[in-house]
Amino acid sequence: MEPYDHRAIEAKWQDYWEERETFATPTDRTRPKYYVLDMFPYPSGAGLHVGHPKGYVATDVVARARRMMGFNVLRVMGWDSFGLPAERQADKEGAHPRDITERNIKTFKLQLRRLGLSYDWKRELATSSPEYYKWTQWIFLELFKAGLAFQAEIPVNWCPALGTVLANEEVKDGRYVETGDLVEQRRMKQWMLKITAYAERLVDGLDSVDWPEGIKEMQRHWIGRSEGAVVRFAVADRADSFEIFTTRPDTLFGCTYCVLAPEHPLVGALTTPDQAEAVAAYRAEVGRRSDRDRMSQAVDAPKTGCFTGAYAINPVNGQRVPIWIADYVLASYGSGAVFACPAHDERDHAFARAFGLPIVRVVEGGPDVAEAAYTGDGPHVASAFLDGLDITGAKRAIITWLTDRGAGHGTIQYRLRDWLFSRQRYWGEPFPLVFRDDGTPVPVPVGDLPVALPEIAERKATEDGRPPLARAVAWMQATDPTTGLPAVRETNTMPQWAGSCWYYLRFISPDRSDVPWDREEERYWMPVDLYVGGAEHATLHLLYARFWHQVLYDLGHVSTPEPFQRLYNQGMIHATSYRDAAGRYWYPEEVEVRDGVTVSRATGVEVFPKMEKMSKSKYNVVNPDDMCERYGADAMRLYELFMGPLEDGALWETSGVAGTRRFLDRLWRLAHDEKVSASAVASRDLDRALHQAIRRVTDAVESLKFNTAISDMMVYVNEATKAAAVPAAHVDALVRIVAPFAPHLAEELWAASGHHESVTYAPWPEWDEAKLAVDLVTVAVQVSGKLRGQIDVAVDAAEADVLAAAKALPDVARWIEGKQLVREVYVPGRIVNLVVR
RNA sequence: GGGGGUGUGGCGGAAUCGGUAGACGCGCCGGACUCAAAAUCCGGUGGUUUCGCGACCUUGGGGGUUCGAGUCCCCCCGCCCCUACCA
Repeated sequence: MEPYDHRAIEAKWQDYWEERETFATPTDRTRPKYYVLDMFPYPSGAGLHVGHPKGYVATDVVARARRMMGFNVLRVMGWDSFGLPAERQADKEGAHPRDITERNIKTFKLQLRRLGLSYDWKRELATSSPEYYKWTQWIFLELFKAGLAFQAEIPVNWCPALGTVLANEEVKDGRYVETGDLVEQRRMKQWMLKITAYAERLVDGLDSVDWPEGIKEMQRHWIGRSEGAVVRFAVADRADSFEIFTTRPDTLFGCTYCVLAPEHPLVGALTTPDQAEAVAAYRAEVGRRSDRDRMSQAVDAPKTGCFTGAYAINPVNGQRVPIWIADYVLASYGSGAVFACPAHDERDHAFARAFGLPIVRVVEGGPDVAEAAYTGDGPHVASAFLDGLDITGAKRAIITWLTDRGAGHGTIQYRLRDWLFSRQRYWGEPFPLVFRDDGTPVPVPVGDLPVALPEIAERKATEDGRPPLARAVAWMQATDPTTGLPAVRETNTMPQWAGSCWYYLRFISPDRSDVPWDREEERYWMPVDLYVGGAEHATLHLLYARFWHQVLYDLGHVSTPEPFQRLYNQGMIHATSYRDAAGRYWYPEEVEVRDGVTVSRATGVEVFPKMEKMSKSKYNVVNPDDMCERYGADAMRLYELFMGPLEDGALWETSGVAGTRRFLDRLWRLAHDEKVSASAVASRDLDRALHQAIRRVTDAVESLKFNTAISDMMVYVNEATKAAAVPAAHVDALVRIVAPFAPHLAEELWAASGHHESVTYAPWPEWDEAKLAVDLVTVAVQVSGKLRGQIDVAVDAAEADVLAAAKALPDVARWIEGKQLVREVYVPGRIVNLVVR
């Protein structure tokens, strides 16, 4: 018998698949389809570590098994290749981001190829290619024409040192997280997408998809639908008024003051002269803190604020209440103003306590409202016509009252904000728009797309702070397609989220240059049946993509209301990192354990092991290429899924790969053993082990519980190894269920047993329910709930016989002797419990 | 503060309906092979106690329901992820 040489076998079959185009997407449309999709990666310079392929391996098993089950499978991979890191790397190396991106893609692709993933590489796409972003621009124009893209002057995070705008998540404590450069708020004209118009639909659509409840909940919270009322308060002694939003209009009679956001447009006008100085000082202080910093403060942070000197008239009772400004009221939510009812709102309560404002109870219940806000239900008091009603009744009554008098109305408010869609960077999609002299944006005709990214010498913002594309002076000069007059191009680019919003559609017909996707093919393949990726995309990518999809659906471009029918999040892989007291990280091979203490091998200084996310900077990454080299891609694939449930995080242990490798070695030996023959007859136990494994693996294709399915295959191989004879048909079925997990080895064994076609399209084995059945079962015998023995009985044995046999066991008789039997329980095939007193 | 998740041997994890807790793998221990080691193969492996048969304990902690609880109910504790004054 030849030894199992994983290097030769894996290289051989990877070449075979590539030459024969084994994984080309089938073209006949008579069979059922299965579209299984990985969240495509950003091709970073660091390459893959073993954490990345966990999801890819899982989807590969599903894809390969589904092919064998007779499905047409769409299994594809691409690159989310626009984005800032490539741009920064390019500046560092004096190269072009395109070249950096191409280089990184090449590395990623080689690493993925070594894992034997069954992608149809002819459908590969990259969001940064003009053939692709032509259609990203086209979708933007569809949004623009539908009135869902608009421009607004809004504050952005401007980093003067880098000459660029930064995303919110890149700024912390007023500094750029990577370099520590100061970031300031600057107002700039930005493109926005009206995602808020789809807020309701985005919430409702969640009910129709098969996603983890946690992710749905995160999206619901992000969208933040809340029902309430808008109420107009007049400013006393002035012609002005302002609107407030509240979810508790029933507590309006408990209003003792109002609060405007410091940025509220009315603040300047209504502040009285004697308060002007204090208000200006407070607003300046708040302005120094970014919105994000304000938000990141804990709820229990001390409340700050300032009285404006002005008063508002409470429309329900005509009372004059002071108007304050405070940063606990956010300008960007609702109308940027609230009425305060400190008796029944915790935030208002804290504020009232801090500034000595009155607290008036209007709902009965709870302890003294001078001590704490009461937010529970109860009969209303001191509320005129609301007295005696509960919250629901009072809300209904007050909204009717307000509506009748034109003082307010019921409404629904969303936390979701419109999507800031422009970036002042180079490496992104240019906007397909030109501006007339008067600033009117005009779409570039579809026939002229794509608007290609121009070449510029320096990819920095201009001296006067315009985006890098403003340096492409000639490129900027365009003509207005409607009038023929000169016009200038938009110099912002789209955010990285744009390309990933629709890539799953482009995979359907990536080669078509006349349409973004073929309509008939789209109807066949959509929706994505299984979408696997990290939970970190719960709110941004997955919400943006759903929004675009719903717009495309409304415009009649796609056939399904939701893009991703089933979503699954794979857990993150962690590894042990070692850090000394000074905070320096050490490589695992630099440390050792001496007398129970982990120390640096070289210096003897103590280091502290910790389980952390795999990261280059933490010196704890494990490279998949090393695993493929030492143990083989098949062993590595198995280990990735055997570690534990797919959705859980897990600690990487390279010794575990050695374990799955030993399993493959045993399988290899078994398949080559001469005890395997066409005439061999399997024992019932061996038969059952095989059919159990078939069943579990088949179920796992749906449930994604691969860890237990792999364990059942191990059980079979262990038993078959011990068996005297093994039928060839067993090995034949075994190889087929192993094939999705360890495809290279399976191909080799499949060929060795006389098959001339790839195992890829071999029929999936079926389990036989009869073979799973047992005729003799072991029944546990308990006395008063304690295990005292066990008996083997026929599955269909009569209860009386089983109980008699149980009582006859010496170890059981011992415990019931001299006692009174008060109850006898027999659960067929499982347990006997003899209760004594 | 809010939302979601989770807690089982030395470690990763099994346990379909409330029915023998610890499958499978890692690690460890013993044996075979070897001049020796590595690799490989075979066997053992929750804890305490016992020469042994066995007994007792054991699913984060405490209560409860039940003939029977890792699983159901109540209270408490720990850890992880997300979120952050959204009126």
